[in-house]
Amino acid sequence: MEQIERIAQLYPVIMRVMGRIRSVVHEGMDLTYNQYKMLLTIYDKGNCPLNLLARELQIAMSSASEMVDRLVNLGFVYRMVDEENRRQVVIYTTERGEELIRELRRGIVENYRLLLARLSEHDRERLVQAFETLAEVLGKLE
Amino acid sequence: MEQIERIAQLYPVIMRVMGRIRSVVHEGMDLTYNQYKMLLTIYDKGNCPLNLLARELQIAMSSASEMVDRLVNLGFVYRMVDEENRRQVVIYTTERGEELIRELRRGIVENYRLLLARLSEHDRERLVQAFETLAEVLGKLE
DNA sequence: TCTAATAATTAGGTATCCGAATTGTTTAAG
DNA sequence: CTTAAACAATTCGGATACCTAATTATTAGA
Repeated sequence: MEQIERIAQLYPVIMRVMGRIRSVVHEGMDLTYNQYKMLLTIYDKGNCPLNLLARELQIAMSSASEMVDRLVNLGFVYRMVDEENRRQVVIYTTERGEELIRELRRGIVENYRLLLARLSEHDRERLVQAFETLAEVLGKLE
Repeated sequence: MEQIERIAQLYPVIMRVMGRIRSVVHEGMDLTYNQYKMLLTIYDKGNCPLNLLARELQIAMSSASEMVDRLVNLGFVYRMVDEENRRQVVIYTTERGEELIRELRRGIVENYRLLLARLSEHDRERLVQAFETLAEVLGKLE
């Protein structure tokens, strides 16, 4: 089988299992995976105008704005007009949002632990290696 | 960094790039990625009742039924009541659906080729290896 | 100064997803 | 042999997520 065809063939297989992992690991969370990613991005940036947030998450600014609405309604982030450039709106995590991040992080790592306990130590090590390689190689495509 | 934490950390990184790949590779297609996956599953099974389809795609039967509606409207699949068990509805690809699959497959492989041309041969080989490992190891979790 | 560009939001639309309720069909218990 | 339970699919109501185009507000530059 040719290299490229093999990759085209394996892509959906991997996406399937990755999706499965997501649903197991994030199960019972108060946020969807996308909301979690957004909250985390806002937290990590510390000072995140909406346009940067949208670029970071690779979605249209209108989508980002909608998602921020939901996070605001949930009480995990708030908007502030940037006084340096009043066109910009900067998003910040609230105290509750940061608490949630800490809590979810613990839960997620714990769920990974439980899930991956079903693999041998050898397989877990291969998994980490494969993840590292993917992140490195695919990162070059960005 | 501990193994599990490393995996938890790399997961979103990989999902991000995998999502990027999807949007590049499937760009300009007449079907969404999910519709493509569904069409392919129906084709591969050959004889696919709705409940099997839903299980295969890991979605609720009501979601699968809706998606089938759209594919029916697009003219790529059709429903038939199973005469052996009239509760079941079996989904089949139409001739047009099968033509589309062939066409999209060619386009997708071609897009992968263009995309991955930006990597060195060595990196492409590492990518295939990492994909193979992931598919194998994560497959054990299903 | 006033037009361009920029940033965000709103409006309108689609796809995807779910659980619960409903409809039709089959199976199994009495 | 009838009827209740189980099963398969669909419909319904509701939510998230996503887009493009249009709109509003602000700022920068000719």
